[in-house]
Amino acid sequence: MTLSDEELDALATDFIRTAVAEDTKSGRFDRRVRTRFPPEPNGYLHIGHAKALNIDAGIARDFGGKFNLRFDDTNPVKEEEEYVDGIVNDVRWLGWDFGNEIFFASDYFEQMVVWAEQLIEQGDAYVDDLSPQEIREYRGTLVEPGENSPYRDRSVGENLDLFRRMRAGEFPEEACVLRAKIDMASPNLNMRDPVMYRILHQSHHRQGDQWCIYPMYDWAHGLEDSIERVTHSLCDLGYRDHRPLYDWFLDRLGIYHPQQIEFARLFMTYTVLSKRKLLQLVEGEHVQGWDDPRMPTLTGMRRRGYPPEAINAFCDRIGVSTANSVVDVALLEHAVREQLNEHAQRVMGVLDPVKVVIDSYPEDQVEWMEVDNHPQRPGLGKRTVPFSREIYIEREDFMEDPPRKYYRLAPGKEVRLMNAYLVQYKTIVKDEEGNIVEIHCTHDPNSRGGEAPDGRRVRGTLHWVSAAHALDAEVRLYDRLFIKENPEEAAEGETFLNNLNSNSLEVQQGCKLEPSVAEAQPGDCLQFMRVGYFAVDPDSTAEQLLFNRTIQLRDTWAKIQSQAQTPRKKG
RNA sequence: UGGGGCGUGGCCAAGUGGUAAGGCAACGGACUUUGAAUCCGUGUAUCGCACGUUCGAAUCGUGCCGCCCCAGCCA
Repeated sequence: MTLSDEELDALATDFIRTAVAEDTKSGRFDRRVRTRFPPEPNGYLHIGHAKALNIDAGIARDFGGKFNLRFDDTNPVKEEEEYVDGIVNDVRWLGWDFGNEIFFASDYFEQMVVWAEQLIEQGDAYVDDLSPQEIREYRGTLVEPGENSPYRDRSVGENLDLFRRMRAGEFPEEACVLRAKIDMASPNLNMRDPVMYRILHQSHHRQGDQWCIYPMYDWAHGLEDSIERVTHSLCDLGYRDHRPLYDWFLDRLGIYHPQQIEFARLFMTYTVLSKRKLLQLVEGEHVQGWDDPRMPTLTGMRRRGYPPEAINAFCDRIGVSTANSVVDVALLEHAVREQLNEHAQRVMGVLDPVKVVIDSYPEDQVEWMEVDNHPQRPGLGKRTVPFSREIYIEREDFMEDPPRKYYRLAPGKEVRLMNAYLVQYKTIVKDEEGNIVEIHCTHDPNSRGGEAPDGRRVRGTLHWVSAAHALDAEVRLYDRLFIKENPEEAAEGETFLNNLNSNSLEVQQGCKLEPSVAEAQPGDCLQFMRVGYFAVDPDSTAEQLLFNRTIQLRDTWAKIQSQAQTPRKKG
């Protein structure tokens, strides 16, 4: 697929795409586009990675190019197979096409050594015997230049011999390293003779014990990109200062040279996105694992019920720039609601049930009401829902002494039971503690389906579930994990862990769901009308239904009420 | 005090010399068998600040201020 210059111009929607379009038009890379996503398999992917993926893979897709999924597995001490599988799974879930070929940096180790020897022969690299501590001291500081290592001027022959012996396993860890010979006085610390290889007597998750020297990121990354003929190597702003080094290695080697371009990482309100902190949440058991629905990990969001389309739509909307910014989590939630509103089937479920007895309704009668699966999308079909004399409604849908503008059930009021009947309040029954046990109503038999026979206006419409047919379920209600917009903002001596929301998980037992819900499969996300979206948990069974609240519906009534309690200040 | 990057309404973000897109949020209203969705409407944005160049600057120049990143044998 070859794009015309006009088509390329149309794709130049942000600074990276503009650069890619220009390079393609100029023929710099033979009008070819190839990107890559290079995670290190040392943790699970999170929403920030979804942004990177959206840029990397999205550009390849839009420019008719190719996209490589490549594991940057150059550090055996931190990496595990478990993470490889998890990451592949997440990338697939988001829907990105990586051609079903998975690349591994470790597959290039042999070629990297050949190139390292080339650099040694050119006098561009040397084996340094300084200890880690000494290397740090020789490096200088931000404002002082570094000093040359006393081993910097070894002969090519000696360097080659030493490097080969490093590889052969003759030295213990930390005995020596291979370094690039650049400039110890460079104002860019990355250029002060960076380490290329360190000795690690560790077995690698894919290479086993074949290696005892492992390449450092700066040395390895450009080579990986070069081998894969990547055209544009996109990474986060943190690597901006590394680009001169990326270019230096490729130039010295005289090999195919991709273009590195950096963009800002994603930050979001009420969430933390650093691997270290996410790991702390898991290991400190502040959440129940990487896939806890409160986690910003892709596996967590999947369990929560967030559709992958929503995550990608979110990434499309936040844009790409080089400014550090904090995106409002409400934007993500908006994308989730938008997707779910369009696609989620509607059902009725009562989270906090209170029984309603319709005195006027025949005792043993059951009517199966025909109901739309999605009122705005008739194409999604219909189902039947049983109605009977005793039903459950939401406890908060009845008030003995309601405030103004409350148009749910209350003394003297008539409401509509969605798709069933109009009912009128009669009386209530309380237990000794004063809790409402039953609400008694009468129905208008001429209102079957919920239509008022005389056209009278009935404002309130409630969801309900027939008591005799109700399915019991446990529903987990999730709220944001942190109470502060910026979780890092902690008092003296405190950390982000002090900003954890102690009410981020509320388990609700004894919820009552309409029987059709039994057919839902793990992962399915349904709208419980008037309440929110709920996803079937992977642990859910026919005996114990388990739902995770994905997200609430917008709740204008709740907003009105909270405003009534705390009036907004007027200036 | 070194180097790199960034500063456009509450939050993102277009715009690259011709007189400030769009989305989210917020706030009104219409409609409504989801107080949802949908629809309509609402913002005097000192374009970080100050000088300067120009007929004209968010866009160019100079100076200043603020924020972020870099001193791993991590990526």
